[in-house]
Amino acid sequence: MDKQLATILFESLASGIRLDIFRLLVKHAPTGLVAGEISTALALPPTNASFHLKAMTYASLINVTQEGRYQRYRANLTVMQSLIDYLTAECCTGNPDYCFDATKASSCCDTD
Amino acid sequence: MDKQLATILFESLASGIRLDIFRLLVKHAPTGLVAGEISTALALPPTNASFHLKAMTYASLINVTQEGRYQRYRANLTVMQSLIDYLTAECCTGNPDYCFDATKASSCCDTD
DNA sequence: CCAACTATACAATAATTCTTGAAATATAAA
DNA sequence: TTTATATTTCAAGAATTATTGTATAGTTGG
Repeated sequence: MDKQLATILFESLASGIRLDIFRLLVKHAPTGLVAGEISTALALPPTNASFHLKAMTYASLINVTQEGRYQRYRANLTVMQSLIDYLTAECCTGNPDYCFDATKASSCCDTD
Repeated sequence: MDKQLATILFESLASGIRLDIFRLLVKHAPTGLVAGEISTALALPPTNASFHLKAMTYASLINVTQEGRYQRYRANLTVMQSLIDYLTAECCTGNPDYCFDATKASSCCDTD
């Protein structure tokens, strides 16, 4: 997890719609949902849902697989775990004493 | 940690400049840095640094205290810990089986 | 009080992101 | 093959966010 990817992931989560999409997909893991189910569930115009799904896919926050004419989206829990690790490491960089009990983070104190 | 605060925090982290500021402040915890030190360290025009510092302060990602004519900023590690907890909980909402070893998260499976 | 300094507020512009309908693409079904 | 369905791409405008210089407010030390 480098700074660039972290920034892209935060951008990806920094929208109510995208956060809702991610939460919805987590709730439906590991099956995932197809695009139409997502836009229906969140009452979004399909184009808008597609716009955000594309951004989230680019960020690797979600994955997509084709199923005939459907596109099935799934939350990428692995990259989310990496982001959590990154945040935890950021929080104790150089200062484990002043950072809760996160010193167990394996990648603690990396730079960039 | 509700969805609204989480979104604000992600917005706050979703910028290279603000992420740099946060990382810099974590590195200097718990002393913190005054505004001038931050803009100098990151080679930012003071107005631009102030713009981002204000946004981050509003998001509660950092705290500010006045020291005479200086404004000292510190990373808010507590809110960062809350955000990590929120992300961890999000990742296992309703699906602990498909989410690494995050099931220990106390607030797992909350909604909004 | 006055001069120097720190930092923010304001204003104008630039840049980016968001939203939506219409059109296009692709797959499936009849 | 023709029609229907699912999804995306495109284009345009709306809205938001970022950047920077200048001006202002507040603080310190002489």
